[in-house]
Amino acid sequence: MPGELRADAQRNRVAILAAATEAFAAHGPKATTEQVAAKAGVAVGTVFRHFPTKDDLLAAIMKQSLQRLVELAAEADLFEFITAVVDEAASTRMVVEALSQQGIDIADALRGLQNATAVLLDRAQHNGTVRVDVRIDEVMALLTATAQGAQQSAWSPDLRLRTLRIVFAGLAR
Amino acid sequence: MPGELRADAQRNRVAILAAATEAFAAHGPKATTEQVAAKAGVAVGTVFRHFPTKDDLLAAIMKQSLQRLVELAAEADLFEFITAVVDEAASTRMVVEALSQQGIDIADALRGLQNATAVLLDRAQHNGTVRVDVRIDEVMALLTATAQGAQQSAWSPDLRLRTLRIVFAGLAR
DNA sequence: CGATATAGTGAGTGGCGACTCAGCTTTCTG
DNA sequence: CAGAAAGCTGAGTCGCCACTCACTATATCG
Repeated sequence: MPGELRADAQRNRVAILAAATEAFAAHGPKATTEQVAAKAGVAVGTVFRHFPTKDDLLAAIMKQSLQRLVELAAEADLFEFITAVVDEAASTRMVVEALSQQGIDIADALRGLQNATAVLLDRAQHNGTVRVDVRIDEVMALLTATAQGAQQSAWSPDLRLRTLRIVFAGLAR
Repeated sequence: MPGELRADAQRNRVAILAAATEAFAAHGPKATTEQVAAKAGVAVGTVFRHFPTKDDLLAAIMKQSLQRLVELAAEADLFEFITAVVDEAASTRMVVEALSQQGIDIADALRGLQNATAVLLDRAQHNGTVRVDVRIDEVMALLTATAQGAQQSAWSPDLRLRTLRIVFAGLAR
């Protein structure tokens, strides 16, 4: 049966993903494979057996990151969601990395996030909390931009909040 | 006189700065020193004579980039200025790099830009085109965020415009 | 239990890019 | 113009990091 993994291989794969999540969250994509392997309690070769390329590993972590955002979307309105994403981006470097990717294939996961966001936008427009002429690509753009700003320029939580308030005022009427 | 440069050294310095501006604008900070030297028609050693460290060269280019933005501020209102900065960021990678720097010392130039922007904000608030409770750090945050978004996520000119329109709506009332 | 496939190990390889420096060239000065 | 000072050159060094592979270890299955 070609799809089955040996028990130890399964354990290691989980450990590697956990280690990579942690390492990349802290140091971004320039965390080394060596660091990931060490954190996972595994040799480098094992990391490369599971993810033949560092980019493969990065892609896996980014997808995981975006998946988490989709889950956040399930239990929030549009404004709460954007706030949550920006908060997440402030503490986890791969969120921004995933939101603005061109080198690595992540398109599916990004589309999933956009769909989830589109639902929230639609709902908000029916509520009347967001202007009806706002389009989904504008919302995604603002989401990405504020997440990038918060992360790369290290906004304080207070500044984050005040800045988002202005964006929200622009979306509302 | 210790401050005087020989004629050829002066020429080379100018050539290096021009080459670096072009190379970093296109490829960002990961353009190699070798590429800069080649574009300048000079050997690597010469680049390092003028800028002992790659970071020194990057700092010089960033300062130059920010200086250019300050000049833009002189002949525009706040909204025109933000639009111009975002346009510039879309075509010149070092703008964003300069706006969100932590590793390299650029603080003076950033302060200069913030001061220039503060003048525009003040003017806009007296006009009544921007709400009076908006603060300068929020404007800088939005400026940086939209510039980053436009550059790193490669927004189309159209999307750029529509997104900024929402931000401007948030700043106005 | 073997037997066999599957997985793990980690020293080693290759490539890249910042930075150096001994020897050479150009400018400057009197 | 000669001598000295300043500057230029580019092959070479060094450290880093993704990735490999010959060998060893472990799981699985009859």
